[in-house]
Amino acid sequence: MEEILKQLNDNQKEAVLYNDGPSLVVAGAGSGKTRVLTYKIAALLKQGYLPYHILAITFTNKAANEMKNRIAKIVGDQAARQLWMGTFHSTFSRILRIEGSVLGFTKDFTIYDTDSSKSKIKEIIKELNLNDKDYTSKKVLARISKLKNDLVTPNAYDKRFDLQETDRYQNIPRLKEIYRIYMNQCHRANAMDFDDILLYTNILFRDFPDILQKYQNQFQFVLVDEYQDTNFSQHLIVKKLVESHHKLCVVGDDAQSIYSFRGANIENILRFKDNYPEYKLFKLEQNYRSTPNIVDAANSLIAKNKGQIKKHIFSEKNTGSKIKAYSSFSDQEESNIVGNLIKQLSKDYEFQDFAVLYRTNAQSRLLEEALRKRSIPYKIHGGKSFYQRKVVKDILTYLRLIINHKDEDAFKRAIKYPRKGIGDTTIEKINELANKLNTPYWDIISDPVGYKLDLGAAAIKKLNTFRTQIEEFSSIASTTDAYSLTDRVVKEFGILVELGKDTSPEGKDDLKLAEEVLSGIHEFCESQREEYGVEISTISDYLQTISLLTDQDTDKAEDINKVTLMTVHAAKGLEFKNVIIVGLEEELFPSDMNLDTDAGIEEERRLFYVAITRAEENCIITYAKSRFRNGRTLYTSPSRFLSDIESQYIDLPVDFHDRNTRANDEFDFNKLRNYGSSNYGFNSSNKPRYAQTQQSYYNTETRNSSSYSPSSEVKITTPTPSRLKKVVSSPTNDVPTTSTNTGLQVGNKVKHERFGIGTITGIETMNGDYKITINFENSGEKKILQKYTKLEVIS
DNA sequence: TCTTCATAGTTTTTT
DNA sequence: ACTATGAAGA
Repeated sequence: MEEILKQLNDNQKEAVLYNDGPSLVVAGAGSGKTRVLTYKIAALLKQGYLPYHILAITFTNKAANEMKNRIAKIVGDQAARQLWMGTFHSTFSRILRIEGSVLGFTKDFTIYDTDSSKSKIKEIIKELNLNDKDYTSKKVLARISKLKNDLVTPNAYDKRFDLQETDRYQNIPRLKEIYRIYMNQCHRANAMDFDDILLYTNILFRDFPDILQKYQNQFQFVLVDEYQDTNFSQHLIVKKLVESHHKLCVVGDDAQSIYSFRGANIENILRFKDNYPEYKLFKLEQNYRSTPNIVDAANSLIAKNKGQIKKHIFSEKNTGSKIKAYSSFSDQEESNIVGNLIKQLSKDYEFQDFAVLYRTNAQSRLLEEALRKRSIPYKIHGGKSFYQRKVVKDILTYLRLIINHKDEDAFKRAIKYPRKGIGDTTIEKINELANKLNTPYWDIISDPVGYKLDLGAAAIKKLNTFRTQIEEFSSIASTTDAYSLTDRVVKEFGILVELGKDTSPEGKDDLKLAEEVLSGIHEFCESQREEYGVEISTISDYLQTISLLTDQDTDKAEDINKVTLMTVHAAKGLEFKNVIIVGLEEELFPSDMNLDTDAGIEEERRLFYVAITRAEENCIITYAKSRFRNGRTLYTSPSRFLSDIESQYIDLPVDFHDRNTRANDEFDFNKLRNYGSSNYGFNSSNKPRYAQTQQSYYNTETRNSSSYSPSSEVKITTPTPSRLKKVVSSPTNDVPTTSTNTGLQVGNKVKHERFGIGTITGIETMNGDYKITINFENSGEKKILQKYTKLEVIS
């Protein structure tokens, strides 16, 4: 313990050692927050707290795992493994699986992702014959999400005339009905959406005091990271858990609150003392990450926001260079500038030292292109994750249905693919009856006669076959390991055959993807056995683990030493030596969705603050004067945030203060866009101003937080539906796959896409496949089936 | 019932 | 530019 404390500065030390009551640790960017949390937990363990009496809530699963590993190094694997550590969603879904029966859920309830929720909502809107112009599924889901996060249940909504007024004003007066039907149908399907996990936890704790007490006794100390990004629902869960002892430590930075669109309430941190008057406040103000210039630039920016916790973030490193801003004619030129800058700087840095940050995922396209052209390896993060890909979903759908027959979303998907001769008409009839009787689909098709299901004999027969098949799998699901069960599923339901039919390149990709699912499940089973000694991991175990995984949580070995491309939101908590922030334009950053309120602008400014403070050594900012968006070229002007940074910390482009920097119609920018990277064939005859630009580079809400009475704010934030991602690596770094069984020998050094480099220590045959034992440098020994695994032979 | 072709609307950020 | 929907044909 002594050694640990030596590694901390005085403020950090105090924060670590104070454990007698509630504390708020205001941790500026780069101030060693994770270190404090880690050591604090270690200190608690040394002070006699048992590991399973400590609950630590992190923002991502990845953060939880990293922290667990760090703690394991101090206190040992055994203790670290017993800690309760995870995101709000993973922690409380775990509890809901245990306790949910009192609320009418089984332990195998499904967690609907945003896509499933949206299609459910869409259906309801259709059934109610509402016009889908006003009632877009996105808008409605956003509204329902907000209500849930404010703990306004459908019953509560009935009494909230202020909220109803708001919705009338938004042209969605019948939200009331949609909300009620949606919740009812999810419940009927034994399913919860993301917000339900928190809402039902609150209901559980409110209506079942004995259960609440059980967990109050269990969690003798609670820690919450990124507290500035908690919403009302989360805040209240924590409040109830620590009600009797107030042994609570929250860590956060009000300047980095960037998730209000998800219901996060900055007030939770600003008004911590209202709920915990005896709290102690600790401030971590020394930044160990960035140069003083970057820290001061960020400080001067964030000073333009009102209502913050006072703090003076400082750095004692060497001053460092100024932030550099570059302007460009077009978004395309911007990408090329970024590519050239990285190329140039990469003489002194590794590729992994770079991150390119943008406001919206849509901006990644051109950047990818520019990097690819220059053979710069990159990884892109954000967009559609592995588990959202169609093929993956199709397979997982069957698993969902097998463990949860009531999952109506899975039922519909599974019955549609592969085709079974059961069409929309049949499903519609089942749906109608299910709604009329408020009975799950599965009950109805299990007894079509009893429920008077009006279908022909052929349809009933087909339904029966399908049902029996699923039920056969269900009966063995709890005793069969996930890998062999899924293997049978893809074969017996004809998924493999169906995928095999498509011989186009995309079709082949799909087949590969299906194999990746299998290999992923196999790895899951193996790792469960090795890490936890689990003999058989079931599909239920598997689904529970992946349902709350994001692509942030998975690190691939093949992704080392690449430039990172991601949104600013996704970059939260990360750091890079060189950070390039692109698209600093009005209506993009700040986003046009957030322009109309001061609160919106302030959140965008915090977002920019987060972006800048990711940088350790160099921070570069770019903006374009024209940008292709929504199928049109827009003329844009530089972001107001550029003027928020005091001039001594930033080099703005020479044309920045020109009167009319906004591009105008005198010039055809569409032509320019197509000229490529090198010289644009552009002679500065008619527009010297622009030539100069080129030269500059080429020459070198208030809420009552003590009760269920949420805000009545009018603005609706609309979260994005689904993200689009290609699981892409740049061509230069693609790992070739070895597809044949030949060529592997004991002693070979191989590279595995997830576990990295290892040596083969054994090969045995198994069911016509090869089971290879590999001792991985970083992840230890694993047994891997070759058929489903990409192995690259190194030596 | 299923496939295909054309058209329209669409893009903030994510557990 | 891309996907989701709708109509028409197989």
